[in-house]
Amino acid sequence: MANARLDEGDKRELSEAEALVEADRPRRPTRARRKNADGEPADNNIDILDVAAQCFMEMGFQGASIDDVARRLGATKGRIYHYYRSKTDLFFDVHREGMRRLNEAVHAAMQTGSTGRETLHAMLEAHALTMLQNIAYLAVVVQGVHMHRLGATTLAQRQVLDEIMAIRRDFEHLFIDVFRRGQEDGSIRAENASIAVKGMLGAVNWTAIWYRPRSGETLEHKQKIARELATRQVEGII
Amino acid sequence: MANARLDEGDKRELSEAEALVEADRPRRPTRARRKNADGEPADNNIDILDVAAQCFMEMGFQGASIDDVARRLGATKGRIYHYYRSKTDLFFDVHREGMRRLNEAVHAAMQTGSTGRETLHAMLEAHALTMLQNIAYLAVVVQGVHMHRLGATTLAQRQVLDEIMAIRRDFEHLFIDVFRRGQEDGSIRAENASIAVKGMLGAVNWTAIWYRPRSGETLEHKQKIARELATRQVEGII
DNA sequence: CATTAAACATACTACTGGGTATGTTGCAAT
DNA sequence: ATTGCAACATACCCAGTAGTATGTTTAATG
Repeated sequence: MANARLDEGDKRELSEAEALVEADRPRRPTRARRKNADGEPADNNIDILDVAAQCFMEMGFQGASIDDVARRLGATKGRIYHYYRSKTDLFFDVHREGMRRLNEAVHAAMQTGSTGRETLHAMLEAHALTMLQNIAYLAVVVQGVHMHRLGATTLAQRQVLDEIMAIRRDFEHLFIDVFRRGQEDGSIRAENASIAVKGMLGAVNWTAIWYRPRSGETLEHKQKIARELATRQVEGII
Repeated sequence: MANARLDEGDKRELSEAEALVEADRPRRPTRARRKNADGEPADNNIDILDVAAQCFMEMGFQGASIDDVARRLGATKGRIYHYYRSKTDLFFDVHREGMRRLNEAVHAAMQTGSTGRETLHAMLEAHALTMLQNIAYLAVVVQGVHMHRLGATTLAQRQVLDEIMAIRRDFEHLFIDVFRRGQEDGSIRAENASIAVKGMLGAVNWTAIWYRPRSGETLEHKQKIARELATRQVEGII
């Protein structure tokens, strides 16, 4: 959860001493000060992340302004810039949190199943369900993927973007590896793991476009959609 | 190809006479004046559309500026605003052209195949190939779909957006109908046509995210990818 | 109780980008 | 040849926006 250093290499140079101070004083406090009577962590930042995810999903990175996010928080820019050095920083932190949840769910599913096909099925279903349960965060993740070729980013941000894309590649390789395992144990007959996986992930990721939770939607309903999507990708429509 | 009227209902009211004049004088001339020696139509607007599609694909609707598009054209804003009343107008015209090409290809594929499954397979493959061949236009189409909930549009634009979404819904129903036909003739066993189709279209549309043509890429290679994607969606990976 | 720093809010700056108002040029019909 | 209009280019306006500099309040700490 450490705040990644974006926008480094600015015009303003940091002396070595300043850099050390910067390193020792975390930009985001480890513990919240306010309203700790009930013992809850009261993590103030999750509010910002949630609202930011919502705004970025609805209006896109360029379309959503910092003021938009602040307004929805019932606050002003000051609050956001107290925790994040830039809009890009905020966006990527949402992205990172989304990828974290996704990785968590998929890794758990990787432990299940015996054949490669069964494991892959479980991973797809977990992926889909996580999408439906965290649609705002994952919509931002999808945007971030699309953002890859956004040449107009500053040099320092590009480093972070590459890190994100590396995580993304690793994630995709999780599926490809299990796919190959399925080819070897005979549970998967299809060839060309790369394209097959891209198609399957596309079918699941596409939920970021069309799915919006109905009010009062039950978990069972989401599970049903996730199961249906995963099953179709494995078994086809025959 | 007629330029849809966006931004109507402005503060400036049109008298009835003015409205008639507006209707008689096409905003985009039916024929180009310049360099017609060789008899070619020399449609100046296709240049603008092509470049705009490229810019919107790379930087997104909000990210790409009119000046960006103009710069790539080796021109200035003036040229673009001579043909399009607003940035939104330009975007939707790219979108419309993309959907037109897509519809054309899919409708042609609908005439082939005997069983519902075979027809659906052909439609998916045609869809995928069209994506790969017109990635810029279709990336804009994908963006447009995502744009649906972009609450911040003016009232008049919303009307056009609804028109676009209606076309989109019709397009999706093409696949759902053929899917149901396949269920009836026994060539398709899967249930829940709606979710199944959303998954299949997702797998194909996702190419807008990951696919970028390699230089010197052959048509055969694109066909191979399209065929692979379509086959996987029909037969699964078993 | 004084000090200190976190956690914001306020006010401001500089700049971008959509849109417009107004030229300028060249072809074409009269 | 003159007029008229399409097809642009130039120059400008202004609203919005990322980012900053500077207050102000509150809570923990010595």
